[in-house]
Amino acid sequence: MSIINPVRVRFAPSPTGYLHIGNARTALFNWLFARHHHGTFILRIEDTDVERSTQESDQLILEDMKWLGLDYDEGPDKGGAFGPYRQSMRLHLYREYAQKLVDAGKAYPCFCTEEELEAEKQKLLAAGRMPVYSGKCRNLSQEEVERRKAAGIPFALRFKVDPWGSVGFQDWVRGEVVFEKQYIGDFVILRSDGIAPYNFAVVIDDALMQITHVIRGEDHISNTPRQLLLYEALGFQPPQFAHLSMILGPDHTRLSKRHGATSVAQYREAGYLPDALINYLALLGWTPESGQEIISREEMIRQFSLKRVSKSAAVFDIMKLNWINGNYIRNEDIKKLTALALPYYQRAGMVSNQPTSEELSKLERVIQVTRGYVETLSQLPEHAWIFYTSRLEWSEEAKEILKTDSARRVIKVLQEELKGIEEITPDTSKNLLAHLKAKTGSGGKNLYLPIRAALTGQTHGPELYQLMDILGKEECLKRLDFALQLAKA
RNA sequence: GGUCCCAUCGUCUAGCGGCCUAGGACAUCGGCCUCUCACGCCGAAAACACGGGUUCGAUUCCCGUUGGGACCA
Repeated sequence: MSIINPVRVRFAPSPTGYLHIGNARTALFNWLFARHHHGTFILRIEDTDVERSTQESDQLILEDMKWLGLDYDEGPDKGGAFGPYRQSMRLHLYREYAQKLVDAGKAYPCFCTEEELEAEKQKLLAAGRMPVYSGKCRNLSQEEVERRKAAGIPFALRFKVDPWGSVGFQDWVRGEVVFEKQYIGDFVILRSDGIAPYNFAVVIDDALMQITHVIRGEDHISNTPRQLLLYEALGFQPPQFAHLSMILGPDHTRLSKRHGATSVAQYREAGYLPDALINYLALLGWTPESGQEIISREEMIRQFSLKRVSKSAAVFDIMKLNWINGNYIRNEDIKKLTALALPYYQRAGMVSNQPTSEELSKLERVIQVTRGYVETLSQLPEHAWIFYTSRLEWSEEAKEILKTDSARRVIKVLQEELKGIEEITPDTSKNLLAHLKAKTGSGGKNLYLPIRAALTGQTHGPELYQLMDILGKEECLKRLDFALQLAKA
């Protein structure tokens, strides 16, 4: 198979809730494919299910797409030459094309009631057969049809599928896939309420929007033969298909709410960086030829190929996502990271809602020295309190350390030295610490641990010279003073 | 139940008949670095579901079994 040019692909979510992580991956693969081939990426909202579709969800999806950085070239809030991009605004098109099929003798009205159909289905299911429509209304005479219509009996429109032969297609990730037509049966293309079912609406939309490649979840694979039949009946050129495997939870069932966070919004809340989430999602079912695990968008686009997409379902592994996210946190540009992390500090009350430039520059340094400890942005403030609190929490270990004479001497000498310098900078504090060794006669553990304990009340934490630099001269002296008092008691 | 899809370390995967004593990554365990924690670095343990073929030779191709998943206006 070769790529049709120019490539036009779409992501078509239903606005029935938040953007699911699985859908996000589908969107990502479409986006990568489009960008790799310099094609067009389209967002289409499939909101024909009036019962479950909501405007809020519609909005949420647009926001999530934006946050993920999956920019589309055509879409509901973007416009384009093939709109409208919400199915609810395209209902007339479905009716028009359904009627065309009726006129061509390829579809017919069906008056069967839901109860009748359900009973029929249960009977077949009980007999261990595929629940295929019997075709009861297929051979109704013209007179009978007219009579029933005149009587006001509601009817759906069904597409004729002859039971012989098979429909197959070349799937980009699965290879050849074939379905027997006898198991398909005449299916509905327009319901009695005038709504087009999924299978019909997608075909009309994809055909009219000139979609060249349909990249979607594996759950749609059994819909594909019906759609192919429709393309043929309508005289449209069918697109090529690629069915992505499912994302599973740890128990190997489809990823759902009971497995924990499943929406993009939840991951955003929890402090994952969009780049990290994208990176992880890409690796879930695709491997770059280079084998890189941490890979930039540009590099992903450059290397993306449907041929390297995995056929088998993948278990969502939060541990690996965490590792990737931690990686991005450690390597992200500090200015950008600070902006991204700011809300978490504000919520923790460490930074004001209208931060001053001093606050921001301090925060930047705080993040710089603590980013190595965390895997998500939300964990960041937990490591920052020693820089913001006015009353340290002392661990027993730290108290213990200050009880020795040598420790107290170290603190006193440090105090004297500190008073002698103008202000603390990374350089001065580094120098100061170096000189301390000669001045106190202590070194290593006996030198640094007491200082750490005195300044933070803890035995673990970031590099001392950075610590002192961020705290500043006044705060350091205050804390040393307090530590000495504590040591005496 | 029927149809369709899938099957390599716990997890994500590389592998497209000999390069495989099966490679990488996460997680796990051990060590190094270091005032400490974290980061980082080094190392260890860990898999081709099973049974038949095809072939000089199968993780790789075919069939079956088993297991898992998806779909069933």
